[in-house]
Amino acid sequence: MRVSQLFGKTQREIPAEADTVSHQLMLKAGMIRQVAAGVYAYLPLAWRVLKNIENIIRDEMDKAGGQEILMPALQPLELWQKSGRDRAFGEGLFVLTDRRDRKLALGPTHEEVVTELVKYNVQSYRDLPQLLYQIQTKFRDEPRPRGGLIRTREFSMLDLYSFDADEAGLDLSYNKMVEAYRNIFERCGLPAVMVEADSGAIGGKASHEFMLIAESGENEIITCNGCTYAANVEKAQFIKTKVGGGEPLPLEEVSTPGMASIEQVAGFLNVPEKRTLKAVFYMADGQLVFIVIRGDLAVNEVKLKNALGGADIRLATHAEVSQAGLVPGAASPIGVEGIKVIADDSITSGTNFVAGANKPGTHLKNVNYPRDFTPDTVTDIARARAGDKCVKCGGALQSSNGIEVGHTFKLGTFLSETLGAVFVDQSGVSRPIIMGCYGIGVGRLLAAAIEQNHDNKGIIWPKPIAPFQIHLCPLYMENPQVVTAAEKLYEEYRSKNVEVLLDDRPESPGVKFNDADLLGIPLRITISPRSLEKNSIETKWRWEKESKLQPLE
RNA sequence: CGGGGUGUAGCGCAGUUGGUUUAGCGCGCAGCGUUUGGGACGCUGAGGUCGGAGGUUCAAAUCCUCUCACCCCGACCA
Repeated sequence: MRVSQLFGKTQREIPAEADTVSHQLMLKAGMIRQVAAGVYAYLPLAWRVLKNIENIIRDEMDKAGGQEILMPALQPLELWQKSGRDRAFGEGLFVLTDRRDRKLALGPTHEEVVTELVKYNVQSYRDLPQLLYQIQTKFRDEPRPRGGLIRTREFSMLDLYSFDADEAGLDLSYNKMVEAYRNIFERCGLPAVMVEADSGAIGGKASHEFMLIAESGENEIITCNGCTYAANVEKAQFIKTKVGGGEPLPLEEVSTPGMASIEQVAGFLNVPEKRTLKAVFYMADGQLVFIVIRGDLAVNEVKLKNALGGADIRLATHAEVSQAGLVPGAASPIGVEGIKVIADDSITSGTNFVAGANKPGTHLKNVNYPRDFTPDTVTDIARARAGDKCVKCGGALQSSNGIEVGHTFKLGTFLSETLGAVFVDQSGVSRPIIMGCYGIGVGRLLAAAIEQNHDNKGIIWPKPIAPFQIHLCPLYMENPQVVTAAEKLYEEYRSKNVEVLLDDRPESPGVKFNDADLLGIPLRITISPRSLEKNSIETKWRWEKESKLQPLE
């Protein structure tokens, strides 16, 4: 390709709206163009990279035994109502009405369609297992698209679905996919970290996310510096160290005038925060819920949501708390009636805690579980933080940001049961098919690749996904020898099917070098009168500082 | 949806207390010339329904009302 003809120009100034590095660089390099919020057009440079990524994905999916199919983006809403997931997706589902007044959804994912598909093509255990995949455009009406290609409303995704006869088969399929994903990210030059993930409202036994560590990542991930434990903070567990407290003593009321926060109360009574119990209030599907957690810990809303069976939750307002007859700032789990109480299991990590007395300016000492109060549920709803102890090895946990580029999920039989995708096993019994689903965001992967591979000059493409392998930079185009040499090299590489970009513009060296650095093609070859005198050209890898003189022929 | 912000040429911006404004500047774009090893310079030129609709006024980019789009911070996800 010749730069003079390449569709898409490099910009010197970038639109003010871009603040993510990958977004800025893609706009500057003329790779993408925004058409609407979270909707992008991909210009040749971006499209070439996307195709490279897709081909790596296809190759690995095929190697793992997957079969490629293509399902429609347009899906009857009925199908979503049948599975009940129209509610789970809610506003995120793009719904439209056709001329016959039928409702259709633009597919945000394809579990329903693929399950229907399998239902009519699988009857016997002999038809299993199956690994079906596609690379296809998904539509999700995200509440807030952001970060360029990091989070869009229309995006290309690899989605593979596994269908097995038993758990052992699912495990096998799952492991194949995990392996394939590892290969994909490695081949793309991206060190992805596999972390345990929350499996969400649908349930299921296991879920993992593949994360790229990046400042701009939207997810917090917790890793252990002593072992391989890694989890999304939504899921991350940690050891709740014992805080002691001795034999349970009788309850004692103490005056704590004006002390509302844990910090204030602990300071006032001169007890460590971890020896207090904190009350937090949430509204879950419109109902007030009383949360009790050790004072030094924070509530993990995802864990809480799961403990509440997937309810919609938000923090309750002071007014809502007062209305329920509780005293914000001094609320007590003791004697609460008619309100659901969920406690973090940290309440069992010690004795004689300080807690609210449900009287203004008053707290209680020596509060003990289960002597003084009995929550409806006691489970882990605490948020792991850097410095906490690892559940696997006791080592120190660390926190970092990650971009989620892949996600694997043991779905189980939820969908096959509701949609009636069953098979007959060896003993002639009808059973639901056991499913798994696996996704990789292709555009996001492209953006993440840039997030991880750039410098202040521009992109530094990993070779396997680079839009071109070689960038020819002839300097002083008015010199016919330069042009001849450049054209010759260009033709040579083309005849060998090497992807080569020729900067045939009559631009100054500075412009060409800067554009070359911006576009980030791995190998730059400079052709100039200076080096031609020595019958040589200059080569430079994008990630290296100095160029090398290389003899021609 | 809650909070904050922005819409003026392909991009970055100024102009916004109504009136020399024929709406400017820089980059980019076209032509000519001089240059050129890390985003050169001069001259000439093209490019705008000032997001949209309605209103106030002798006069609106500028004031009022409504509306649309986009960005950023929070709840969701590949």
